[in-house]
Amino acid sequence: MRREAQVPATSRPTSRDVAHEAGVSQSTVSLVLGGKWTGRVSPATARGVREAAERLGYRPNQAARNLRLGTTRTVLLMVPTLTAPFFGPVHTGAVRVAARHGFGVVAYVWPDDTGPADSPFAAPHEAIDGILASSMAVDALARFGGTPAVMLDSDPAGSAATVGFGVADGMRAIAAHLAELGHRRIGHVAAAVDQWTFRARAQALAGAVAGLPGGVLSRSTCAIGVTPAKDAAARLLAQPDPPTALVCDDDLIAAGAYKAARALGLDVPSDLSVTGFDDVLLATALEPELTTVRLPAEELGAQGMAVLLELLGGGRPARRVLPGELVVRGSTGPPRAIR
Amino acid sequence: MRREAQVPATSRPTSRDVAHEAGVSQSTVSLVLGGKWTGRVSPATARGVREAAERLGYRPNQAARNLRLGTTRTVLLMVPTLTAPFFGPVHTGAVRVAARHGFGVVAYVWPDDTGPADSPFAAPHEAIDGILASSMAVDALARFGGTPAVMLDSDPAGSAATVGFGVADGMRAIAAHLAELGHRRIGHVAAAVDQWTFRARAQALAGAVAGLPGGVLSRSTCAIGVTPAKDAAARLLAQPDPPTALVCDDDLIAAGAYKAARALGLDVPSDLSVTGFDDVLLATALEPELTTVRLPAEELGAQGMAVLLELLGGGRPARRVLPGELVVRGSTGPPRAIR
DNA sequence: CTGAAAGCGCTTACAG
DNA sequence: CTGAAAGCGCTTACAG
Repeated sequence: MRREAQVPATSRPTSRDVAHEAGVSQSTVSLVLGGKWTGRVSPATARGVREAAERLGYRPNQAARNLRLGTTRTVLLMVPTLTAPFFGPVHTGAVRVAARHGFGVVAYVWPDDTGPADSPFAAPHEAIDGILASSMAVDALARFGGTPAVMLDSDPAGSAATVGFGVADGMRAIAAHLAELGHRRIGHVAAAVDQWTFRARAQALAGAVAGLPGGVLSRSTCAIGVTPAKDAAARLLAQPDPPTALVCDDDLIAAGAYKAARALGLDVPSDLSVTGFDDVLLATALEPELTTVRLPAEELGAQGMAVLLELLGGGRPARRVLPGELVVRGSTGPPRAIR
Repeated sequence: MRREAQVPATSRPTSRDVAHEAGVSQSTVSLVLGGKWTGRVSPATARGVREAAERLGYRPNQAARNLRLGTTRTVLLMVPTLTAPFFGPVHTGAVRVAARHGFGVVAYVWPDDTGPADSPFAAPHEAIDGILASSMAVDALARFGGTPAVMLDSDPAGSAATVGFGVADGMRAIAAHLAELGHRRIGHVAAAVDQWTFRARAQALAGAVAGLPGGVLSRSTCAIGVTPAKDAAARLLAQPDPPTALVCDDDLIAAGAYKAARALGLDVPSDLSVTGFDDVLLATALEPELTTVRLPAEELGAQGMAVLLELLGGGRPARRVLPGELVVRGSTGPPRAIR
């Protein structure tokens, strides 16, 4: 009978230890600490239990709780990458709200390039209560079956709960800002990424320029990175009648546009205006500082988690949209012609 | 007797279902799927079990496994922030290795500013097997008691397992590069962060400049951010005999140094050389591109996790050091005087 | 080679 | 108001 040697000695107190310390039964401890005691346990007993738990430094065993309840109190945050500056804050916001409700967050980079697991007890999505999916295609969630999910910055057309950004409004604000400065020939350096958020940006910009008397829109696409963006911007600037302003799908692409301008000896903003999108840290590190649309990334994570918790609680949360804000800095000015 | 209504119907097959499907006992299923069957279960039976599991789409219940084994297969990754560009890749590397061994990674931002939890079943560090702590003080681990931990880019003097960067060598490489270009008056724009990695950088630079005939080192400190760094750099450049090169503790600080130079009408690199540290994405977004030391962040996360897994397996892993690599780009050149 | 059984630490219907 | 007991789904010593 060496049963006790089977399980590594964790020395952590259990609810049974607390019960012994408080002189009550284990079920009473569970009731009290679970907050379901009112009307069922006397206040004096409840206090005694709490004091005993405190003395022993008792913390419930999550695994046991999860097993019993059939839940995990864990949420999967699916992001296309954690390396891009945008998604760190999303994670931070999600964790902040989750922690407040006793939930943990596991970040999962999608598409998955971590390769197959050695063990059959692998992927974190085997043991989660819900999914927070950022900038993902709706159908990518199919393989997760009926797991409650909230889509972030994604197509609101589907049936899934969503928290979005006002990307179309943001893009229109940029267009209006440039139009007011006098720009008519606009170049769109677009992300070659098949996501709703970028399609929405392109569509909003196209609509705005189409509504502008004399407005001309040209477009070039690239991967989200400085060098590809530089090339795409250079292609637009090499046209016979080049744009006087480059609207970029995100701040990183704008950094590439700066480089293209410099390579051609063009000054930003006197020869060329450039705008970004997102307002990540990079935007103020660049010279001149970048005119862009600020998207509240941390708030997206926080509200997304709040909506997911509502969903898990049986609610039917309404769609939320977080507005983007135009931040005018030094990278935009009147075009050379009307200066 | 409505027992079955107690637990939410997950409809997931259990090992008992697999046993029924395969016509064997539940313990046999566990043995086979746990990989401990050789010599105890006939190959034919084992195959039958595996086929049944496949047919049913069986995945073991982690909570039950954790409860039984007293482990969680979860590792906590503690980082000072996920918002800075450096730590995303560390997380990515850690997840890559962890997933391969059936471990999950929960990122935990330290110091903790998420506030207290509403529920007593809160902080993720109540249910983890090990800790990966990046750029942290050794004593911050104290509250986690005996939990196995690996320190990343931290003081190797302690007793904890560590995976480090060759930060001192990296700093010496920068100093040598600048010395060779002809610089003698060096300004150090140092991070005002009490971490071993920055102390090591400062010490290495001081040593290198001290060994340089005619070498003069001045230093100014700042928070890690563009604006504070700009101010700190400006202070150094306002000295009567200003440095001809600014050595910055990381790339973000270097971005601030660029701004200070521009505000004074100084060209980088013809009037002032600037160097960074880390080689994050920002380094090539800047103009001119930044001479810096590349630290393999993703590899730090990956090797850190490998060491932690070794530790959890009962090993006594040796300290590992990942070398930094000097990357010479456009921000360094000979000082004006000897041009 | 295979199965019956104990037990990990909880939550909660049920009986007093 | 309180306790004894079942059971969540596993792993593993033990008995055949």
